[in-house]
Amino acid sequence: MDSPQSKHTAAVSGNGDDSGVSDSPKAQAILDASLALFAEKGYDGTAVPLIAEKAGVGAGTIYRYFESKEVLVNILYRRWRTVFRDALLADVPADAPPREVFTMLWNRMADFQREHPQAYAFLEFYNHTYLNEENIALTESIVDFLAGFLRRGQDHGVFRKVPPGMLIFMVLGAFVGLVRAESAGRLELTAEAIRESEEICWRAIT
Amino acid sequence: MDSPQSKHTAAVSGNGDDSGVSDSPKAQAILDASLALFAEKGYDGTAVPLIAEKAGVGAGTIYRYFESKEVLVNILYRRWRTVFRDALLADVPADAPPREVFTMLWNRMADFQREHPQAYAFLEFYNHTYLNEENIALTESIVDFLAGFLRRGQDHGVFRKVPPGMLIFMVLGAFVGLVRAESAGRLELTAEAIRESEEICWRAIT
Amino acid sequence: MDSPQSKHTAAVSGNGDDSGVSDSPKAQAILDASLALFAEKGYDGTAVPLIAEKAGVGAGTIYRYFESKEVLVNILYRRWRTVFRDALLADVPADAPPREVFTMLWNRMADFQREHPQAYAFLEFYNHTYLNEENIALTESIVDFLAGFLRRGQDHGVFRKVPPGMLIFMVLGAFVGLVRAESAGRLELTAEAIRESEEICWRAIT
Amino acid sequence: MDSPQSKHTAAVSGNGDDSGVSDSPKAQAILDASLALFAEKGYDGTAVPLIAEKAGVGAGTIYRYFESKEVLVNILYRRWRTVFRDALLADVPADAPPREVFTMLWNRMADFQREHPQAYAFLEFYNHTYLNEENIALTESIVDFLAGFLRRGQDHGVFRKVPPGMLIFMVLGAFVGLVRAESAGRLELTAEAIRESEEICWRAIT
DNA sequence: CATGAATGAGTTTTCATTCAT
DNA sequence: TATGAATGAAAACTCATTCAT
Repeated sequence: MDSPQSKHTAAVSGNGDDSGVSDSPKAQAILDASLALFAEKGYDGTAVPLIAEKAGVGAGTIYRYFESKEVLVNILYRRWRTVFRDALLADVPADAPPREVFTMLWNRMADFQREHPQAYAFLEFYNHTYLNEENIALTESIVDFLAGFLRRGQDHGVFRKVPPGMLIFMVLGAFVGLVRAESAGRLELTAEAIRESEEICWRAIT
Repeated sequence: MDSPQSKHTAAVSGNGDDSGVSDSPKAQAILDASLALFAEKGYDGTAVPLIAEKAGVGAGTIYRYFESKEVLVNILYRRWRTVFRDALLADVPADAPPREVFTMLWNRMADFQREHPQAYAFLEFYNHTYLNEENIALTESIVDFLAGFLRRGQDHGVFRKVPPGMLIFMVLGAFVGLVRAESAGRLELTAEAIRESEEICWRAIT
Repeated sequence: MDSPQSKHTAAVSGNGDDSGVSDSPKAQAILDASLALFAEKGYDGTAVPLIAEKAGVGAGTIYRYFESKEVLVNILYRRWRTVFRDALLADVPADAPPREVFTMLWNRMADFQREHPQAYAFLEFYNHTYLNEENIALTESIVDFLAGFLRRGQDHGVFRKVPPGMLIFMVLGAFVGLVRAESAGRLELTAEAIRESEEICWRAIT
Repeated sequence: MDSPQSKHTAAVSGNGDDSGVSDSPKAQAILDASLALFAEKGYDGTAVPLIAEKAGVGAGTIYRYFESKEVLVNILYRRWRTVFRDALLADVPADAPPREVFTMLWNRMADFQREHPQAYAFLEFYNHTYLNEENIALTESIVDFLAGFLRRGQDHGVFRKVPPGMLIFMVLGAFVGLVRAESAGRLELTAEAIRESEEICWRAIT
């Protein structure tokens, strides 16, 4: 229901394969169950047998596919962060007007959240204290890409002359806020809401 | 060092007492240790004996002051959410210009985060799956207050005509983003950065 | 490389067949892998899937040839204890001078250890808590044979008049000690060392 | 029943204390239970909850005193190897006649085995694959001491001119054999048997 | 009051054995 | 016949909670 389809495109440096993770249906069921539970209860709040039960496999089976719970969560994170990165950054037109690019990025983020709400919650609602270096680098690479976009826009006088990280994290944070608002029942993330919030953020950073 | 001093003010409906939690130095040490550990490792990632050690008390002592770990974290949450609420909302002048009020709110939020970074991280970096009804209501009351402020501003044509929850959660989320940006080493939250980000958010919501 | 060739000789009561154990190459590979692993890590320290991997067969295959791990180790023990017995006792000349017989036994033991170091380690370095009655009897039969030899020598005034078991176990134990000394790097078991140690033991028991 | 009394004497370099192992009755009960079970079933054949049950403590209690099963077995080994070393080597008269010294050593070894049969079985009946460097060094230090004794005797023409390690390991191995003979019901280790076997070994090495 | 040693239920992980292919 | 993926029972280990002191 909520598994990455790996529509790899080359916008950002990518590791072409999925580095040793079996794509068997069991492995996939385990990853799916983990995603749902980690999104809901967090990593430390989720017991491995619970994952097994939800995945419909024996507890031991998880360890046939993943060395440990920590390796599992890192693979899950890498998969989804990669999907997120690709969904967000693939084929961003280098020479399009900043306004168009921004709209594209915002809509893609919203699409990702709508299509993969558990993945979005898993990625954004928690402090990932267990991330390995690869995943830290992967996450930073996304910010780096966005920082490049912003810096070029700043050079053209489009974006405010503040540290790009400020704008990036504020915008990403604002979107997390939107999703939380919906969770809190304060908002429905309709197409209209996405459009309005996009305009709000554009106003913010220009 | 980082404990709420309960400078109660009447801006928001408050429960006058602290609901049965002793204010003994031991209880305080336990709450302080919990805050530091929950902020760093999360609720499920923190063992009670570790709290005891950091608090300099016996493990059993924790259970003299708090029925259970879950009760403890709810009390901790309530205390800090209350401090946050009071720090943010106390004596907000009802008739001041929206721009001034917004600046005040932004600066108060920044002050709170600077003075109590652990409390801020505890409150905002995690999904609080264990919150009791009281704490849920307390959290919502803050949003309700802000929603009133926004709605009045909207009525005067100052703020965008979108669901107030959208603006509130986006602004709060943007500030969380700023703090994360600092954690990620992408930003220093200087006075200038606070001023700039405030302006950005003001532009966003108007 | 290290598998018993079943050169059955009739020195000691032998069960003529190999009691239901197939002699297929797979069964042999499993026995060889088991021997290497049990010698190195002990019975309880060796996982069945590891045996399978080392044998180059599937884990399930082991159970086609052996009912259980315990049955496997008993078969392995029987095979090697039998080889040991045959290598030690086959065609011992009944009427040769005790000194010659002793030298022959000592050299045969050394030959066995040199040719099958893993088998020797498996047989002698561990407490075999899992042995079935057949294997216990098999092991005792070797001691019984040696006891007969010693008793005859005692009757001729060649060996010390002490319980034969004392001499047998001391000599066998001394040889185990020699092998351990080599493992510990305190000794090289050269032909000369074998000769010297033989003389030492001969002196001991006469 | 079978716990080291630490009658420290200074014959061999010793670490004066017991390096961080609590001497509480619980820790002692755990060590005693471990000794009995490891002696009977080996390290890998003994489950921690079984140790707990035999010790009359909860399973978790073991981990209050010992970091892990491996640390536990190393501490147990160190304790008993130290007791063995002290029992064997304390105050060995440097200038006594070799024969007297040998008798003393032999009797001390027999005394240790008689007084602490489980400890002797634990120390000598198994391959200790888990030993840390400290314990390896400790074990070697005993052999080194004995090697010095033998080398001096060889210089005086008392002992055979073979590598001292050969004599040491043969004698120690012979004694292990005696104990196994008794286990096998082939022998009773009476005072007379000890005396006779001592003479046998003396004959062997001279 | 305060403790911290003790615990057993629960955690992560392993492994002998099975069974669908 | 051979497999190796799958498993659940049991292993090692952790931790929220209790209770004797």
